[in-house]
Amino acid sequence: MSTRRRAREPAEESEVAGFTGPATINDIARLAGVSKKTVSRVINASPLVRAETREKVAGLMRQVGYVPDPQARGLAFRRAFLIGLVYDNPNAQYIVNVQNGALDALRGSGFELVVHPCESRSDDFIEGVCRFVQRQKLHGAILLPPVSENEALAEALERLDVRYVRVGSVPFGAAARTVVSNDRAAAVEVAEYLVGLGHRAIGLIAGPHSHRSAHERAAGFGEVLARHGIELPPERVVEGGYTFESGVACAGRLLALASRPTAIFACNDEMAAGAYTAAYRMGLRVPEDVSIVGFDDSPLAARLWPALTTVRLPIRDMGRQAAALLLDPAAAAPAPLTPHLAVRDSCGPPAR
Amino acid sequence: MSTRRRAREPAEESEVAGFTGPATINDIARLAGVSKKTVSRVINASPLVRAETREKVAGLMRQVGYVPDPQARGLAFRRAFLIGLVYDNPNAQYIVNVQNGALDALRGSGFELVVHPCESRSDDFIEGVCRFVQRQKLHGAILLPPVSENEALAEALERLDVRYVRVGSVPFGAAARTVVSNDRAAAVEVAEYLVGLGHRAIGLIAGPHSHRSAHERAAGFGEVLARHGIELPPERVVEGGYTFESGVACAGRLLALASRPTAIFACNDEMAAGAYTAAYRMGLRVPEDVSIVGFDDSPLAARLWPALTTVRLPIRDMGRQAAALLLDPAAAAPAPLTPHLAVRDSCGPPAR
DNA sequence: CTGAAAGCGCTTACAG
DNA sequence: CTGAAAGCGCTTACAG
Repeated sequence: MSTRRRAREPAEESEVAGFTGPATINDIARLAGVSKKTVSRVINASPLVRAETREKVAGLMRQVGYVPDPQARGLAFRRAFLIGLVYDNPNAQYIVNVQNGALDALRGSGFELVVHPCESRSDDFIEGVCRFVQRQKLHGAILLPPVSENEALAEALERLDVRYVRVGSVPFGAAARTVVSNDRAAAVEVAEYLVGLGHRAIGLIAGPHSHRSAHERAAGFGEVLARHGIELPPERVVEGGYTFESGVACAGRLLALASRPTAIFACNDEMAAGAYTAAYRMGLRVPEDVSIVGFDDSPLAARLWPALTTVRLPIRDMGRQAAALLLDPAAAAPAPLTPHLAVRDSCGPPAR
Repeated sequence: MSTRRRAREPAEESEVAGFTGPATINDIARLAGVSKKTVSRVINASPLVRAETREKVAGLMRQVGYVPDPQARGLAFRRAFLIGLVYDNPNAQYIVNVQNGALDALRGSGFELVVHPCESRSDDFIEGVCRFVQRQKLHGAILLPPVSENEALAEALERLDVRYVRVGSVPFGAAARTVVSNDRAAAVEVAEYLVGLGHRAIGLIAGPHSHRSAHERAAGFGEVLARHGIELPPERVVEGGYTFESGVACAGRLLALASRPTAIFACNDEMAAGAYTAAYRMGLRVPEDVSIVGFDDSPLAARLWPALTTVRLPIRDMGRQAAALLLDPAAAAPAPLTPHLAVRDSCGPPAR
């Protein structure tokens, strides 16, 4: 072994004489005195290699700093070492959290993450996703809501025989291809909390009915109120679009009601922030005049004044689970994750 | 031509008899009655093809829905059709905006975007990035601040002969490899605005000195105050960490000063949000008691109450420029983008 | 348990 | 302007 000091650089350039540039399977084969096929077997952890041979080859690979070329492997395998992240979601923090979670699972696996935003309202978006997946010969795709809720897309991917995992608030299709957060249970927790504080006049800013999560959240919430015999009349339920602006508008309507609610559950943090603005514009204080709860625990939540009580969605965990499922389809479907309430400063007992 | 209806699926499966599955270069060559090399020339827009031949081949490719396999091309080219996005940045919106911008430029080019977060404080992060870039044979990498400011990384990539573009607030190294936003000019605008409102007692929450942007923003700001003969004594300048919490702490110190500033320039929105919280905790109103300006125009800014006046950074444009530069290194270096003030509701004239 | 041949879908280098 | 041969770095299918 050479004793000269090495610069702090990747050890791709072998110190073993005989070749320059990153080592290839041929270099390893020659060095080990075996065929490249045997090296290939070691790379792919085939059991059809004598232990002794395997160790010799593996040792050499380590020593030389050899890593198989993913591109060449992909070409031969007819499948790239790439995972696609397909989404149509305005919430940047959600995207980045999923990315980080997926990357957690991918680390060291040789797979990389390719991002693919799309327009699920556009007419040819399914075709676009299929083209992307097929052209890149993706190993699999992670579908985020609301794209994950699109049955037509799932069917199209099925036909193309590409692996995918759907992330959402309810299991759709095969459980093995789904990562679920139990939004309904979390909404139950929100309702129990508000009722426990003494609220009876409660307003709900629901999400857009095109999103499955909107149904889950509203359903869990309504369930509890009903159980407690608390009315949730139609005028106290308004549908927003998961956006800040819609939150301002919806809360404005709720707070202008003759029987003004003492608490509002906004089905995501964006709309909750809008509710703050609507309240402040009317000269109302949070939480003295109106308690507000959000959903997501986006970074926004902790930065509002007063800090927003909300539901913490384990988004990074979901990203991790999704990627893990793609790497090992044989793995058991993960149990649904239940998000929980993060109590901060936006709720109090009703004034009346 | 067949007249049967086609399902709304990508036209990868050719209707021309003779082969199944996505068409390959060989199929096109056979169909066109030319060699695969000629098809290759058409793919790569080589001038060494007779116009007639080119049109025949190109027409066939279109008709069949042929798209060259990026993996195979990559292997032969010894360079993947992938652009890496390397970052170490907690601001999700920043990342997603850059991603979207880069994707804008990449659309239709056949290149895809691979994300690679890293820990620039970690000891072996340069090695990690080099390994990533080299292993994937990336066509190029986009470096975001603060990673982009790391000279050692730039040198390492240089040695490996990989293309990269550095995104930042000041041009470092070769201009052709840099996408710059003129943060200094924007900070000048902020200062002029506050001075114009009549403020004289002004506080500055600077960014961490490890970030180049922190210097630029503070410098541009200080410059204007000096020009107007307005003092910026040391106690009115505090260094934050670009985080919400540091903003709370720094603003708390500024607002506790005997000669309390009537305006605060927080060098990013996160810290500005922290300044709101610090003010509110002390019972101060924004902007009546203290005006606050941020920087970035993150989604947070418009969601705070009152809506934050801040500097709108053209992040998506920068992502687009960076990717475009990577696709066409011959292109002229883009002119620095100057961000501008987005005036909202967080500033007013000083009370005194 | 191991290997020689052929192939994945494209390009380079060399001829003509 | 066009093509036959060899090769990119790996794997599959087939032998032994």
